[in-house]
Amino acid sequence: MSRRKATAGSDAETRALAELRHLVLAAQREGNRWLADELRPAGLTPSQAEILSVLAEQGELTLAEVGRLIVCETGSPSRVVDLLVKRNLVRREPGTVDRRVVHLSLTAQGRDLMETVTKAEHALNMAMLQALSAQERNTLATLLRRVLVGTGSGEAISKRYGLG
Amino acid sequence: MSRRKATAGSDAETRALAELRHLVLAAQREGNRWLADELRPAGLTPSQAEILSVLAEQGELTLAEVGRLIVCETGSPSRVVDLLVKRNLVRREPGTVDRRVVHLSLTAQGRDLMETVTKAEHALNMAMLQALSAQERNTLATLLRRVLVGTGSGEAISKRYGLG
DNA sequence: GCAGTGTCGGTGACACGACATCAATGATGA
DNA sequence: TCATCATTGATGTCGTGTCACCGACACTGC
Repeated sequence: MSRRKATAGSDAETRALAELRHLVLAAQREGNRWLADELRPAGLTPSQAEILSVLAEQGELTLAEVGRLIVCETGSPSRVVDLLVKRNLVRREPGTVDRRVVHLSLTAQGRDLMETVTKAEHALNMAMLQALSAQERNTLATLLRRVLVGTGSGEAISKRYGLG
Repeated sequence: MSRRKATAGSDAETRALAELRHLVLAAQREGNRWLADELRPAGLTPSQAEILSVLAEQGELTLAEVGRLIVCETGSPSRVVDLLVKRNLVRREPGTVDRRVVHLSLTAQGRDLMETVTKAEHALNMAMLQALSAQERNTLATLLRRVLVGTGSGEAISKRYGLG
């Protein structure tokens, strides 16, 4: 047929693309639910665990830096951090040299929780390990990376995992 | 090392799995933002468009049926539908034979909007068409389907697209 | 110094997503 | 028939994601 590079597409093609969109959506939702289940006993949500994770990895960060590292949230994650501060898991101290910024770091209590967080992520990892071989996981990652080229989230991920 | 099949995994492996989780998350977020941008002029959100889509595809459905077909939302999407009814895009009539159920269908106004919805989905499709070849898209779909085996979302998708 | 520009963090508004609970109704079986 | 159980849909609550907006502050060039 006279199908060209990036034009409309047949009905079947549209359908396949819609399925693909839904598959991505579904994978995210299922993963999030799984993670939420694992984290619930610790009183944490996936988003909160994300924040704790980057702080555990990178040490002290400003709010904007955290916002750029985590995939979630376009703006700055002020409110999620608020909850963590209230629960004494994260310390927030105003910057002295640049007085706009806020420096975030884990408290001792927050560091203690990291073990639980790691264990929860492990549960999700197991599911993926069982479903896909190492090579398939690599293929999946490569394709998704390709889809995300040129997006902010893509940048965030390659900054966090790339060339690592 | 005495590393076995589906046990803990090395540090590098854990890192790779975390990246994979984030890639899925990022793909979903970026897609959703893209779709939201396209739908905003029409005053629709991606979730709302989802509901309109299934109703356009399948005709009249009950709330529970819609809930099972769409990937989103674990319970029943009462509230999203509420908004659509208020905006006169969806008709909601109580069931007569089973008086618990509620029958949903598109209004003429809702059907008119479908063109816009289709066009918005198209925009997202284009992005995927440009990033991946047909074969790569197929691979991606296959792998994601595998990850979703045994999950509710997986069921929903194969019910909607499977054996089609 | 100073005006214009951009960045940082916070907040209000709105809609979702997930969970728990509830009343109404239907289905089942003693 | 009647008690029990399951399903449907609605609702309250909480946290999140997104956008728009704001004030505070830093930086740049003049």
